[in-house]
Amino acid sequence: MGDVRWLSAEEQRVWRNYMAATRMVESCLERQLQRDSGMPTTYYEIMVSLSEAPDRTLRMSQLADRSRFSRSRLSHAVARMEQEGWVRRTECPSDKRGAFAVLTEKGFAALADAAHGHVEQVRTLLFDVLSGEQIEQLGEICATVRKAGPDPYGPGLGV
Amino acid sequence: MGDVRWLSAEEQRVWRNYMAATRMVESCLERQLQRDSGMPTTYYEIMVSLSEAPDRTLRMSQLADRSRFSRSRLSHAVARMEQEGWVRRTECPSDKRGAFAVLTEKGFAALADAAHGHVEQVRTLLFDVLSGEQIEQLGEICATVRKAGPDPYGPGLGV
DNA sequence: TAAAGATGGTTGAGCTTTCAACTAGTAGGA
DNA sequence: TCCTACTAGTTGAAAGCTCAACCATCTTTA
Repeated sequence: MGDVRWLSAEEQRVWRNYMAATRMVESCLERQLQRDSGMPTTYYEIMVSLSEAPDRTLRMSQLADRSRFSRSRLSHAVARMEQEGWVRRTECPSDKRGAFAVLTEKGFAALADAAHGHVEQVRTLLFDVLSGEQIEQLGEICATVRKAGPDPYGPGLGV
Repeated sequence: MGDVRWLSAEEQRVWRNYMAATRMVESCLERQLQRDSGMPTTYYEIMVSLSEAPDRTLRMSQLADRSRFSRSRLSHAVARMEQEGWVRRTECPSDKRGAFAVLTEKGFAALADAAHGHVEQVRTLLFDVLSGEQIEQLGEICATVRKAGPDPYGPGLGV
């Protein structure tokens, strides 16, 4: 642990604003979704992934990769969502270890319903307050950070 | 129903990059800190706030405001940190409902030790991959988003 | 073809977070 | 004074996440 490259005053200012802003956005979204639709953002994102897949169906492992969740986390979440009737599991005929997760009609309806408030919140918190130029800059910055990061940044994320 | 302002394709692209990037940064930091120093980022931030306060001491409510945690969350966290010997609670003489949280020597040492790897990680994930211009842009963007957010988050206390 | 290893997915324990309820102390009147 | 309303902080239960261990199945290889 030799010489540490500490943050400059300016970097520190940026970093604290970054933390405050991203946490604020995240927690507002979480709160809104939980309050208005009774689901955590986790479940929302899982259902978004499923809704975009052919037949609204994905293998558990693919679903884990797309949503960037650990397999364990996904497994727990899907179990819970199954109780709500939003998702259903089916066996995979070609690989008997495998399992499909399928978005039910009820799940799709819950997602469609939740989407309204969620998107509105995203707009209110982010897109409405930034200029077009800033939005473009933010997209570029995030793409860069994302690409530079460790490839599968979580455990159990095969790809 | 029909009057939802959905995201444009371009906005959607930015949003997904934003989510992926911020999640990646957050989860990498969490993992690194937990692995190398045996503490969640939550505790790290609480200790940072305390370390910057006079006498390394703050009222619970002030500490909650600065770290933007709910009182409940802070209360649980401090209880846990007390077990580790990182923090100690003392009574407030002027208001008998109140409580002070004090960062112990052991806590300060743990924080100082953890800081090395943490800062290095922040650099690696964010500052090293962005240009000076981008860093400036990011700071501006985050400050804007932060200020525009709902009250308890907006005007940050921790600078 | 049998053993060894890799993969898909689940499970349970332990920890953190949230939410609502609760205790105890303070402040402002009438 | 007493009554009400408010604030500081804690608590317990329920839920989610992480980690490591685990079973079952598939694949490789000798």
